[in-house]
Amino acid sequence: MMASSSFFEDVYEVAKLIPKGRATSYGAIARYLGTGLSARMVGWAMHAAPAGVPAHRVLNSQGMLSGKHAFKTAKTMENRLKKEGVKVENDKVIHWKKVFWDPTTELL
DNA sequence: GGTCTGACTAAAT
DNA sequence: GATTTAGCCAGAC
Repeated sequence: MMASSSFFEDVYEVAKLIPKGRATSYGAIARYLGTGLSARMVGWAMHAAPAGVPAHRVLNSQGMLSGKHAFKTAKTMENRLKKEGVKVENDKVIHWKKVFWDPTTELL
């Protein structure tokens, strides 16, 4: 690990590690990176996420598509998640606890 | 180099 | 139980 020049790259790598049909929260990634409570940084980094980073699999603690607006269209994120097998309703992930992927636990 | 802001989170009210 | 406040860190101006 640690081939990261910037905090952003760390976030991107973790995001890429998210298995299909799963999703995680900004805070979970933040803690995994050691940034602790700075979940904002993760969200911000994801906003600047380049192509190849499944930012649509990263949601907030409630499993809500907070940053959907950062995509081409507000439905891009939702449609992609549905395509991956994640049920999305009212901009929120259904069975969030089931699709929740914690890097500190799964990727440990 | 100080200030502001941001796809957040959790605790307090 | 829903809304508000405070905390956190890193980048842009």
